Amino acid sequence: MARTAGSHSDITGPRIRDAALRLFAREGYAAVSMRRIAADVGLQAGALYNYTPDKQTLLFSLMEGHMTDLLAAWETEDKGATPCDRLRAFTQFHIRFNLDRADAVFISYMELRNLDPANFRRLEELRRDYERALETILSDGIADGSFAIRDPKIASLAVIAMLTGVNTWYRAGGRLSLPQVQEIYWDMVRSLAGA
Amino acid sequence: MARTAGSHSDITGPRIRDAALRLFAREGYAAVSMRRIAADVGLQAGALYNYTPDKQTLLFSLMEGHMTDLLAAWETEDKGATPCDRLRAFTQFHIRFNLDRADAVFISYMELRNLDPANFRRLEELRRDYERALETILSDGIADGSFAIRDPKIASLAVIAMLTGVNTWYRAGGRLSLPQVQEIYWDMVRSLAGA
DNA sequence: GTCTATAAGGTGATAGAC
DNA sequence: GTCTATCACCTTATAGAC
Repeated sequence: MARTAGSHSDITGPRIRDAALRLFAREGYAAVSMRRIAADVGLQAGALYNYTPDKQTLLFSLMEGHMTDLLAAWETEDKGATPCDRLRAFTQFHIRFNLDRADAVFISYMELRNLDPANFRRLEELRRDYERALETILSDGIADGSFAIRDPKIASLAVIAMLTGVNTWYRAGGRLSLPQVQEIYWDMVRSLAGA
Repeated sequence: MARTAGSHSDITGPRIRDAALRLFAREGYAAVSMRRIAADVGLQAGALYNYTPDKQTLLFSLMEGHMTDLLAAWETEDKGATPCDRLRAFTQFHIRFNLDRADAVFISYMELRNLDPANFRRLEELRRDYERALETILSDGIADGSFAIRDPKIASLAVIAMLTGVNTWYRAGGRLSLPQVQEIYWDMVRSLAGA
């Protein structure tokens, strides 16, 4: 495909981000060079620096973008009337949203150690916001008697770990469809919450 | 501490492995150089090659060693009479064993993508053996009526993901002691299994 | 906005002295 | 068994031509 010099600035940026996301997820931040990302997009390495000040900022912006997307999406979908409805919505939302962005999910907790300290703190903040969203649902359900949970903070971490684990094995076209997986996990989460 | 040339061959090997384990866990396989590992042990880089043929083999042997230790340890501890007893033992074993070897656990699923294809397959095999150990307990419990689980294969993956998640937040001296954490998770696993 | 060329330094692994 | 020295190559990032 022909490329006219200087005419694609608005699509080159996203193409660089897409390539970086895929390569970082597949091989790891430290193992992927700027030359490799550039080659994937059809550029020379130097051209990348028109779009990011450095490699670290590219990584961080991918991770931060994923987490803010996640938080915004859940805020939009959190519409249940009862704690039980909301927990069900959270379970199904988390599975679907994370499967749709497997590369970003993978990076967002595999590459934490490659972040500068300030960037790391920012990402931990966003992660905790998300955990707190679930914890609040669980606490509300304990308060109104719909859940039997001993420690809602630990339970929120346990549920998120369990749900995120789907990404490690689920493949479209496998034994179970996405709705079946969502249903099986909702069964388990409901039991775990004593609902 | 003084080091006499040629007199410590039997302790240098383990020291190299310890340093590599810690550095790989903290900064990632790709980000850690052989020079850095050598410096941590007080050697020059070339000396490492008396103990490993290459960097890849060093990584793999750390990961394989961890998984075979895990399988052997569970085989020794799997002594419960009923599925419910065995599930409780598994829950508490997994939490304790993994917390005791946080670096090895971290590496063993963060660095999978840095393994050669043959090494990757070998490690997946070991991981599946462990998952199957739990799945068998769950299936036995379904068969004798002590558990109410829809899909024992999925449930085994969910439980392992949930339990391994403890490693991401638990710190000795924090709000909860290890026995408290084990008790809280056993509560959740028991509910999830419908026991 | 992209290119080529380059700076300054790090990489895994090996050879041969001791 | 460890050292020093080295090979061949890769790394991030920048400068300046176009």
